[in-house]
Amino acid sequence: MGRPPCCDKSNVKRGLWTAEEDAKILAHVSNHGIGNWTMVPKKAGLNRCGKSCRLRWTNYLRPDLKHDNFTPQEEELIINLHKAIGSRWSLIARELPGRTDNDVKNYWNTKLRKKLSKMGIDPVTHKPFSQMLSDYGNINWISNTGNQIASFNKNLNSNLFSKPESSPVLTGSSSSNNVTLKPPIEQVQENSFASNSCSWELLPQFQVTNHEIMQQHLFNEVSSSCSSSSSTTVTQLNSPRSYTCQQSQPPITTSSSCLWSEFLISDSDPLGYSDFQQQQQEQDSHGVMSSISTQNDIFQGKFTSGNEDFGSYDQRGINGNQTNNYTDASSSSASSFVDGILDKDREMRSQFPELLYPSFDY
DNA sequence: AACTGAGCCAACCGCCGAGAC
DNA sequence: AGTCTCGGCGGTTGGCTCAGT
Repeated sequence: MGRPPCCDKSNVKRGLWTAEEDAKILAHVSNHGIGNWTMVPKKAGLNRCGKSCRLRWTNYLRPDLKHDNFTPQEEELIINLHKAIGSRWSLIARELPGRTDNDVKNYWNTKLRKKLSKMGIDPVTHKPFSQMLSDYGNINWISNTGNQIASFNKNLNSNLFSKPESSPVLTGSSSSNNVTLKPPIEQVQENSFASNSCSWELLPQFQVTNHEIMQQHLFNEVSSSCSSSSSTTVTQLNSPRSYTCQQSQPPITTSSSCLWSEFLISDSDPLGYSDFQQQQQEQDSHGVMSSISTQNDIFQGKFTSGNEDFGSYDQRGINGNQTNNYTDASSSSASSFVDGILDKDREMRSQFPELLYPSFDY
């Protein structure tokens, strides 16, 4: 019946590791490589749980780890990624070579969260506290208007949580490349706000929902449209823990296939602030972005900026180091899944400056 | 010098999906 | 088919350090 237990939990050492124990793990890994952690304590002569050994290795002993302070660039990337994908520390850490999810998580909890709070920005929603209060005021208003909130919820559900075939968010053929994303905000305007002037006051609250739904949509669509969507990463992204607005949706299939997880672990310049800022400036100078069409590109694993197509991806890390073997030789100008999210976020802001909450320089 | 509280971070906890048995 | 472990994940905690009193 099942496997035998990996270790006697009550009889193993716990707590801080000694230099001698570290040396044993290092010696074992150098001789036998990584794998089968349950056997490591026995083979290495350690009175530790295998899981504990694995954690010690991955969080501290790995030779590729950086133990110095986080750079401002890393800091900014963490903030932006947290804003885009929330507390997916392992995903964020993959964009920061030499950093572990534990490092990033600790740095966030001890430094960045406080830093944002001091700047008047809510570290959870990345919105200014002033707007949080404003939203709170609107929510109070909503709670006092039972009929209108019922109507609002009904419209919201029918507009945003319907099946993709009838979804107002995604219009057109869901099985072709002609899928067109309509900004949800626009849909709601058409379907419910247009005939109800009072409903505009619901916008701030809707924007919060909208932001979450857009993230959820992105992950659902990208993961479901990729040929290899069975990875743990995808599962984690769609896990019910992650979002409060979970709705089961049949996957939308597109004609393109991709390994979307490649975007997460690859990035020629994940920071890419020079390029990123340059692109942003170009976007600004070109006026409104083609948000509607490019949203679809995200779903297909393609990111465009103006006429520039980031359809293929380099695989180097933050320092230009090769971080994995997923190399696309056709790569000319690189981007990543995470960068794509950030791009789209900024595009949305530039297209709907008066509707979406403002962006902040951290 | 002794105490206290904050900051920090390594390690643990508990959950989950995948897969072994 | 059911039970269990493994590996991975995010959340939490224990204990160390250090500045302030």
